[in-house]
Amino acid sequence: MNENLEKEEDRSEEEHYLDEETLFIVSQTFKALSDPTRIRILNLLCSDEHSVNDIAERLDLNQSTVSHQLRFLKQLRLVKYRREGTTFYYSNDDDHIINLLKQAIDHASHH
Amino acid sequence: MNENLEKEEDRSEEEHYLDEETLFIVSQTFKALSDPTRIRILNLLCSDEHSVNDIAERLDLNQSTVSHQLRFLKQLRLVKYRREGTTFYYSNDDDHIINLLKQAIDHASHH
DNA sequence: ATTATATATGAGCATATGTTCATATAAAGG
DNA sequence: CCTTTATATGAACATATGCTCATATATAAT
Repeated sequence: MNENLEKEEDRSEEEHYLDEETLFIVSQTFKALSDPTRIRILNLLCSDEHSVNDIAERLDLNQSTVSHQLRFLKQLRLVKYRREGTTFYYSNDDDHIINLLKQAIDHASHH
Repeated sequence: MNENLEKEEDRSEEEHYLDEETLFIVSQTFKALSDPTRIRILNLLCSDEHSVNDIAERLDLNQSTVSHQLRFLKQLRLVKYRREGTTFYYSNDDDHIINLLKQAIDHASHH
């Protein structure tokens, strides 16, 4: 039996082995939720869709900052947008992850 | 009516206003869950308590790296430890947050 | 006391992250 | 066309993050 095989076995014996891809997705997802600006944006989008400028004004953020963060969230499919002329209305696109955020907010606000 | 009061009102009219402290706790919590090394440690601790060296060996990490990350997790009360001589047995200490992690892993592994 | 074992800690370093500034793109109105 | 409005993008910068190395601490064993 060669060493690589042994290593494979060792890893599969870990109680709940996490493969690299799952690990990457999980870490990326939580990374998205780990920044105050992104949390505020996602929280705002819980109520309704909002345009980029509207988000920027309501949260007192730079238009550029909002746009950059929305691109980040879009790439992870946490938000989507609908276009109307030159205006882009963004909204949440992953109920499951938004639910995680709501749970954490609930948990945190009770302390 | 002065401007500060108006601003206060504006903020409270946001559908679900997040106060600074809640925002900070939520972001810190998700930051803890956003690093692959910490995810692997917490995942390992789901099954049982483990010593620092045991964690390091099982996950193929530096003892120093594990110790640093455990301190980080400890400070957020996500893990606790039990001492036996020179050995420290670490285990998870926040079921709710561990539950969030499990949900995310479940969500991620289905894709 | 000396040595071995287990863990913690701090400095240093490379990389990642988030914001801002300036500018680009693109649709709409005149 | 030219201008206005809304958004996107890239470079630059400051700060945060995570790892490693060396070393400190603390208990146990001989």
